[in-house]
Amino acid sequence: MDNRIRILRTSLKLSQEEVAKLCDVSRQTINAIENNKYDPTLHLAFRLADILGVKVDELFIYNKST
Amino acid sequence: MDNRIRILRTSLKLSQEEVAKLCDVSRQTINAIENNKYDPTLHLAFRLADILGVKVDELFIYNKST
DNA sequence: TAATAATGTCAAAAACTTTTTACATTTCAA
DNA sequence: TTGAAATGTAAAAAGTTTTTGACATTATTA
Repeated sequence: MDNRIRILRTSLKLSQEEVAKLCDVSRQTINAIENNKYDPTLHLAFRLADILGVKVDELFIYNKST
Repeated sequence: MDNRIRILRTSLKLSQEEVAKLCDVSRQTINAIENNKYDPTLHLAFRLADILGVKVDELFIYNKST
């Protein structure tokens, strides 16, 4: 599962820490998800998409095979 | 987080068990998510949406407040 | 009605996500 | 080039999702 967090986040000039606060999760969580270390819960995915101004389906790129 | 799993699933004439098999999770997991017992992981949300023929953003209704 | 399929639910364990604390490395502006 | 901010990473603990097995209830259909 790929994602477009970094590109959207940086184009909004937000740090991982700022996004973390807006999502009410830790900075490490944002870092891990951005770097594809594990899948977030759906709830967090929605919060992230909301903050980054896109739909969940636009933020995460699902790969049917994995 | 509300969802439209049941209505889509039944309109496809699929049982919870059949959907579970297609998603490669247990029947109890499908039942719990359908009945809003807890949020799925994003990966499962994508598998479900895919099987039910909709986008994640169409399958789950995010409520900014919760 | 009786049998069968489908759904709801529970508890314990397994698996996974997230937090916390801490430190290393990279980036960027002064 | 130095200092500060941002990012990467790790390990243990906490929290949440998912599995498994089991049984009860509700729906469906013969």
